[in-house]
Amino acid sequence: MPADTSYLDVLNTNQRAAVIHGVGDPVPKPLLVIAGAGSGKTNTLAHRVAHLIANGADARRILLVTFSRRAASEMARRVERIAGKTLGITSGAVSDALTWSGTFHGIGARLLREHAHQIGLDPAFTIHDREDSADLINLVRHELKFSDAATRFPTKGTCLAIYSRVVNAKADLDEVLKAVFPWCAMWSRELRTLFGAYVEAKQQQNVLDYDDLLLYWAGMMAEPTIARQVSDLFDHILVDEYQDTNRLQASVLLAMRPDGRGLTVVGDDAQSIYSFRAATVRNILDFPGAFTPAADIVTLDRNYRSTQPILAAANAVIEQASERFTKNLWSERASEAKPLLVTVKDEADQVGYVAKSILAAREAGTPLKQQAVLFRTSSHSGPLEIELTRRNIPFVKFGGLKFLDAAHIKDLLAILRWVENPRDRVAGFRVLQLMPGVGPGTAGRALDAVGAHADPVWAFSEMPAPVKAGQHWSDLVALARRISGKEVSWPLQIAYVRQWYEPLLEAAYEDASVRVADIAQLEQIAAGYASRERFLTELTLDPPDATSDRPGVPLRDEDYLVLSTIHSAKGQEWKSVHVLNVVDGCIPSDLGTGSTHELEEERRLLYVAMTRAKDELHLIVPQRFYVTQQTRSGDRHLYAQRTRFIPRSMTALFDDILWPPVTPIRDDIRPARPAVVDIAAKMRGMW
DNA sequence: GCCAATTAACTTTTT
DNA sequence: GTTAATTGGC
Repeated sequence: MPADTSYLDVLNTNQRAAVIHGVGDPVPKPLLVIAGAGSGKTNTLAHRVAHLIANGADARRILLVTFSRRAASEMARRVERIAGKTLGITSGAVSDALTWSGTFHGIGARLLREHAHQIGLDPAFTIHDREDSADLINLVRHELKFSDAATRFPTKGTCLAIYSRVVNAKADLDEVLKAVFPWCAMWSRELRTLFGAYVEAKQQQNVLDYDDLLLYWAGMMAEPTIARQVSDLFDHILVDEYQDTNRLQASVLLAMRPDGRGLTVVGDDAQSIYSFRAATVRNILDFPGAFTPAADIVTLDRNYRSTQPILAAANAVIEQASERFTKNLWSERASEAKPLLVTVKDEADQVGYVAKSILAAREAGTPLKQQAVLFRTSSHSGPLEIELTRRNIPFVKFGGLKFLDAAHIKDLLAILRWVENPRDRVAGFRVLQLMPGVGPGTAGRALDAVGAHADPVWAFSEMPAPVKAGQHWSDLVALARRISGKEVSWPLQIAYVRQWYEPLLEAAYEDASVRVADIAQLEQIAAGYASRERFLTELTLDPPDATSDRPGVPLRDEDYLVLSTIHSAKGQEWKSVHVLNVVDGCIPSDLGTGSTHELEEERRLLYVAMTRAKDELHLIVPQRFYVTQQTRSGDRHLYAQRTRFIPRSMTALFDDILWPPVTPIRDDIRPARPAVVDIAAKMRGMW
């Protein structure tokens, strides 16, 4: 024990127990920390890491698995601060040494890259994001002739979802089909064939998809000699957000530490919101018993974040859950103010209320950065974004559409990826077809030629260029030759790519100038990475999540409002939180009411949203909202009801208000006047 | 074989 | 409002 452990004084009894558990023991027992929302989880975990280091652990031999890179860097920052206080280490030293921190996928990618030769993998593999994977499955699907019109075979996205589910849940295809995709059950045989061909295609092209990063890692751990090498890299393994891991991830983790030595996992089953990604709370429940002797359990149930009334309301929501394992949270933060249940007429009023309320809070001294607007579905923030722009209120949006999803950005990345890995067919297919006169046929033949030769660029240069592609084709050959070698240094390579791509971009899009600006921005981002490989890998695994192609993006140090999907709000907190569309059909989403299982997850989603608030919570209930769905009558308004998760019996926990305060809703309630004449019927009668 | 235009169908949440 | 499949013209 170091002489000065005063940094532990800021912790409560349970937090301290979690921090010091097993530290200094020759064989530290596994530990499960059940950490409720706002219970100081990150802080506790950071203290544990710092405490380990203070007691002689080597930071380079600590594996820290977090949910996102943002969580990882936040952790590193705090460890730095705490360790700095105790050990007097110069700034940056600890977090620089904490190199093994990141997501399961990120860690997997790194381990695979480093051990590629041992498992027969080419270390130059490229990683497909979901879209790329779907495109590849689509190619295979067509090759197998499953896409004939009459058959209505599942779309590429559905195929990939099924595949991914099977892999991540470690389940049998037929079970998954029956339980999750019953409408595809008739295609069981074809899907099995498709997935076999898909796996083969990936291997031929030297690409891995997200799931492969876990799957190959698991495969690596099944080989005793490599497994030992990999396990021996670490003395301590800490996993955050354990409730959102799936069976595949759990199996990897257990393979890393079969005896649980030096293993700590942290999670909260009430906040499990990723079962659509095959996450299962069973991982948490079964964790203690997976070891002999069983893991110790520490529970953090004191909430430091929210006021008592907010917590009471959130507790009431989660109490209705059909099964739960963690206790209710308690808080000493007294307050008179109950959370607000705000009924508004429609979406326009919802937007009006939010804008007004946010500005009022800012006037009262809460900066925009301390406020957030949360919603179930990314598109729900559309009208609000327009209004905020109109009123000049700066904001940043998390979740939903990514900067990288824009076609021109994907084009540019495809070029880089194809140069990195000429066997990557999805990338090559995309790049070739950018040129006029090159369609699927020509592109396919070119890729066959490139894939068959040891020197891909040479094979490419030997191809006869289609007449219409003209100069572009030979320029592309020259570009590939130039940047595939070492002579052009990394960020500069993008400039050459740009030179080739920009004329095509200007020909293809009306708004080319905006897109050119985006590419310049991508070039800026690229400068921050050491190499092309690092850039491509990290961008696929951890895409920048704020949409930044909007004019007037706030700078990092400016004040701005946060808009976020509830999923992306995980782990964060704000003084004031607004939740949009707290109505049936949004929360729960009407897509999520199929099974009780899905419904329970929607309930937890509302719980997560509510527990993000420290002082003020506004749940907005529009009585009418707009849905865009392809019905015969086209888009229409729906009359919505307050979410079923807040029944009448619970309203005492909220302040129920109407907005605008003058009640203009009478007109809406009164039935419409009967039509004087039904012209539509007359028109129909003509025929 | 390519491409433009028309039609039909789909639209959660994310590593 | 977007994208995937189809058709007809070159």
